[in-house]
Amino acid sequence: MAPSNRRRKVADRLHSAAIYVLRQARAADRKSPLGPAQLSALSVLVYGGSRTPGELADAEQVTPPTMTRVVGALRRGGYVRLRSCPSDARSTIVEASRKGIAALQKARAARLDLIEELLAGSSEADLTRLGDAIEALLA
Amino acid sequence: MAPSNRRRKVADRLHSAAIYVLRQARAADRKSPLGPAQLSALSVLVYGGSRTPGELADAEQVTPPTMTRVVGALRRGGYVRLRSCPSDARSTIVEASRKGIAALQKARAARLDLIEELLAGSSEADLTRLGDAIEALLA
DNA sequence: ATCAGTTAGTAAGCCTAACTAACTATTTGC
DNA sequence: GCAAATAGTTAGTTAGGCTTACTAACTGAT
Repeated sequence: MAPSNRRRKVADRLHSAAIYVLRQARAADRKSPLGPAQLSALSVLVYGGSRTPGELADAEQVTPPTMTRVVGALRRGGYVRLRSCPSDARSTIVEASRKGIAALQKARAARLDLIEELLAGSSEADLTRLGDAIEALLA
Repeated sequence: MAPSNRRRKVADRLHSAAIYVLRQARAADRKSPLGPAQLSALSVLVYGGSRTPGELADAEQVTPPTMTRVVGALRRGGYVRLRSCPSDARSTIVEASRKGIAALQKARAARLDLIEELLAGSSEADLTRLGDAIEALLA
């Protein structure tokens, strides 16, 4: 097979697999009080550290007004706090609260539990190969 | 490493990779006149064949009212047709039109183009390993 | 020192897409 | 033949996207 055809075929499988995995994972989110946009933004804060709404909007590939609302909802729920930015009075720093960290870890664990179920039929060799292949992809 | 820990770790990577891949793919959807819910439902019809709104709702893991609206939007856009169901007058059969098939193929190609870009840095060996690993997962 | 232009964030308004509750039409089972 | 179950729709709410338009604050050039 020509290289370009092979890449196309792998892209296709990757697409299907990603849909399959995230569909399974999203089922877990329905039990969380946080919506998907809120969970995703909170995840950036918890695993990537505090940052401004604008940086969060960039990370989430949404527009600033959308992030304003997401952050507003997280703040009203007590999942994040806002601090004023020392270097630029226009900005604020958004940081996850204890409650936010706990909620995120719980939701994340529920997602991974469901994804693990997808791996139930995989052998040790399959797991190794899959793990290594993904590592190469994300590197 | 204990087997359960390894599975957890692979689940985690799979989760991250799926988010990464679909975020990239969704960027392509912004150029389509169809929204993501419409594209996804249309994809089921095109690749999986015609079916009732209820079956479509099951396939998409949404409630029947949601699918009613998605199908309504697709019908108004000319992407699907409705036929009466011969065996049950309560039901209708939703089928993709030529226009729907063409729109879906175009959107899908745009997605795969973007995913292929993620594979640009992968060697032939990486591609083979990734393709095989995903095949094993989806099997 | 001021004033023009840029940047960060928010507000308002609109759209899609998800939900639940309640309704209609049809089928099925006793 | 009628009660119960089923398929789908309608109505209303909520979350989360967008664009447009605005204020506040910063930057840089007179």
